[in-house]
Amino acid sequence: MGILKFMFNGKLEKLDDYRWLIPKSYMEGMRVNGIIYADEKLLPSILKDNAPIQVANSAHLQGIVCQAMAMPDIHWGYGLPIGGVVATDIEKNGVITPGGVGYDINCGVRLIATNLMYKDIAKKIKNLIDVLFSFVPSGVGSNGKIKVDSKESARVFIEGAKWAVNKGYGWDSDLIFAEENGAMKGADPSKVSSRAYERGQDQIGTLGSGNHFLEIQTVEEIFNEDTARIFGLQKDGVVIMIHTGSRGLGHQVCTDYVEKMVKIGDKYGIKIPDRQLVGVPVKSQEGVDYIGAMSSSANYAWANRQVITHLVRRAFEQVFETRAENLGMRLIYDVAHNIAKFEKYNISGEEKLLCVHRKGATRSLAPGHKELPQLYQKTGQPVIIPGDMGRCSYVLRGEEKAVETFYSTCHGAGRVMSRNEALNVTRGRAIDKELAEQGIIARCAERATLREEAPMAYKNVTDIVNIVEKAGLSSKVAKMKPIAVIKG
DNA sequence: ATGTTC
Repeated sequence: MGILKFMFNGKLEKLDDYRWLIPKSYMEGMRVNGIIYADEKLLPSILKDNAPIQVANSAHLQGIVCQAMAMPDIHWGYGLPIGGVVATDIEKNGVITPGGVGYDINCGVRLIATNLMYKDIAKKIKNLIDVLFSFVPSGVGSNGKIKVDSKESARVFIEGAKWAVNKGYGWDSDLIFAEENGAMKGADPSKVSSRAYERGQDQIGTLGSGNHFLEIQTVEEIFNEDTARIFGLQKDGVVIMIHTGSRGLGHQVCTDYVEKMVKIGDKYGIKIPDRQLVGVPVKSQEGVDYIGAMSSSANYAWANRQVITHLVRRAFEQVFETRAENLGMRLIYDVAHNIAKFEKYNISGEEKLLCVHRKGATRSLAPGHKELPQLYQKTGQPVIIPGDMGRCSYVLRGEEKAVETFYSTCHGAGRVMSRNEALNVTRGRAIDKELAEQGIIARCAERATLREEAPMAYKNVTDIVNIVEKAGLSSKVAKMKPIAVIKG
């Protein structure tokens, strides 16, 4: 067993080629071990920042079961690192922590199929991306055409994607192919502050900024023919990927509840090594309130991605002069990668209801799981992994071994540079021109965003998915390359 | 991520 020394004054013990242990003994108060999924090649970039300490910190959470985990795309985040997975036992006063969900509640990704091949869109791609850019508002503070008053907002919070479909923004079948069918239980609109309501009232159907994007991609490589066929993916086929979340609403909800939880101090006698990991028992009044507001935000995010799906279909209809149905624009799947959910697991022979926090981590259900739609029973869950805008993205499928991570896997490439660092090293560069030289058309609301999101600011997503595949959490189905990108 | 320092 090899032992490596690293910056944060700890030890990572090699469990196997893809699992690295932070032993409980590392820090006083850790209730369980920490495990980071990585390989030798990736470790230096992971150890470059303090994210491993955040894994150790999260192992202190009251009620935590099994181990605190981080996926290979781990990097420094608020409280829990991006890439973190922690589950608490709600019957053991287990906590829920807003820092374990993140500010962009239900940030997530959806993938839309088409029956188009690259050759069908090659000549129309500029027009297509311009129409998409005009249809889907993007950028910080961007507003959409849909306005919802507080009564209508409450419906969005409860019904999620179904609200959008009922309004005409989508197909009934879209709801089959979204995690939670696009609306989780437990939303309580009365727990959302008026300021959060206000911020959400005109942002449905907007992309936002930062790493959020809309891409037209082509399937470059198929790794699993049978599964790809069932998912609706074929070589050189065109797909559309949408990456966004709950916008200003979720951000406000996180802000509100972190503040509330800090304010109540040690009412529940909870000890944590980092204030950013502030949390309350799931069953406490404050916990129930946060869950009501978080679920409302999650459902808003599903409505948001659903409305954007509608706008994408309208854009394709305009450019191809036929109905989206004729273009085969069905939803392949929609995943959340910033969320806390209640799921049952067998823990040492006992069935327990756990609060599973996935922050920069994606659910990865194995074949046969009852939560999966009929179409994906034999394949396992489509796991959509966005990469950076210059390289590629992946579709994986869930595998049974992922039960050890509460059916979780990675969520993307993971940053290797902070936003500021990326801005500094790309000063004076025209990222859109660089992308154009590689055959990728980029449109953005704010040019600086392209530099913050430059491919070099990210790890190579291929390295990340190879690790989760070799660790057995999920396996590769298809690799897509971007041909046109919209950024905020 | 974010009406990017209420």
